[in-house]
Amino acid sequence: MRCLAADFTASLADIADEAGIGRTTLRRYFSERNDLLAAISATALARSSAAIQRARLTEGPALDAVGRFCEEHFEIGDILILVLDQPQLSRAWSDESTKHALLELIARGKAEGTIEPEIPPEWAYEMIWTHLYAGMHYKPQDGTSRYGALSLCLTSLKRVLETRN
Amino acid sequence: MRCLAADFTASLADIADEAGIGRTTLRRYFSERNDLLAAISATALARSSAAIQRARLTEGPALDAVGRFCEEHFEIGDILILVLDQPQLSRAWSDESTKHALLELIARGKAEGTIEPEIPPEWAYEMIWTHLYAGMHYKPQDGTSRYGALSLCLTSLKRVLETRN
DNA sequence: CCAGATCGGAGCATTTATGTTCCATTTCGG
DNA sequence: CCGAAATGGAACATAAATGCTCCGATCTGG
Repeated sequence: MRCLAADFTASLADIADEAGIGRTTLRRYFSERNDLLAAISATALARSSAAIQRARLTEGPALDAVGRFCEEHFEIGDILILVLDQPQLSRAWSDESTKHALLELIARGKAEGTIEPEIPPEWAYEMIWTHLYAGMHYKPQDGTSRYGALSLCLTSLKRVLETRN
Repeated sequence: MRCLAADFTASLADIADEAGIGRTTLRRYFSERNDLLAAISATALARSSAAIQRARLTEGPALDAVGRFCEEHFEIGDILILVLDQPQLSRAWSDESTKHALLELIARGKAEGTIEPEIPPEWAYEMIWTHLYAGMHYKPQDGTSRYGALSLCLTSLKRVLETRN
């Protein structure tokens, strides 16, 4: 993941080196480059689906559910960043079910009155992923902990989504 | 740009086809792949610098200046998205002067009292780029105009940055 | 300690992108 | 309309990544 995230054109040899295994071993598990990429994509999707299950998006206040969505996805780590970065990988990720779950959540928040009614659902959806991505990507010089980044992410995201008072 | 944005591993032949020119002609202007990538990176950086000049970040209220920063960058278009997407391209873009200009702007906003004092400058910096990117990337099904995306981007960004009342 | 499984180095064939050259054709300015 | 410049198709050499096989070394569970 680290290697591909730094340079998606990295050769399989580079990837194997970075992983500390032999090119032969890498090939034993993924006979083609596409197999590796597909596996990455599939793994990321599976972990995201699991994260969404754990987040129980239909329960409790909508903004809290959005928070759980981010928290759970934060745990997934590097692989998620890689997939979100590469159109090639996230294209296969046209899992509309994820999108629908979030759009429903947004609609619920509006009904509750906790999410700004003016914000277009599609844009709110983008904002959730965008903030999640920014938070996961955030690595400032001084030692801000992973939790610190999550906290910043959630604070900003809530500002974007919440109803104006 | 379009071709590379869709698949950064696209071959020079693919790129030439997409551009409607011959591979020979492409090569005439960029003798190596790296020349092409470097040119893209340099062009994007130059346009960004020009955009920052036009935005006159040191003038007027800080949040307005942030707005101008986004507006001007919006005009740059696809090439900016491509560069922001590819670590390989934005790595050369370690133009710290841009970052400093924005960090100063953020500090000014805090001094003015228009930007939330609690927000870490580094995070505010990330939020600006993040929202800009999200806005430029935003292409929902229904015909939201380019201006609509910019407007959404600015609204959300201001919510993130502005002082809590 | 042994047998089976896993690992990974080395070498090789194939494919593919790339870099390069040449030349016929088209475009464009004067 | 002519000459210079630009274009792009074709062909080819080279380099590099990939796909593949073999075999000795290493690890692991019983």
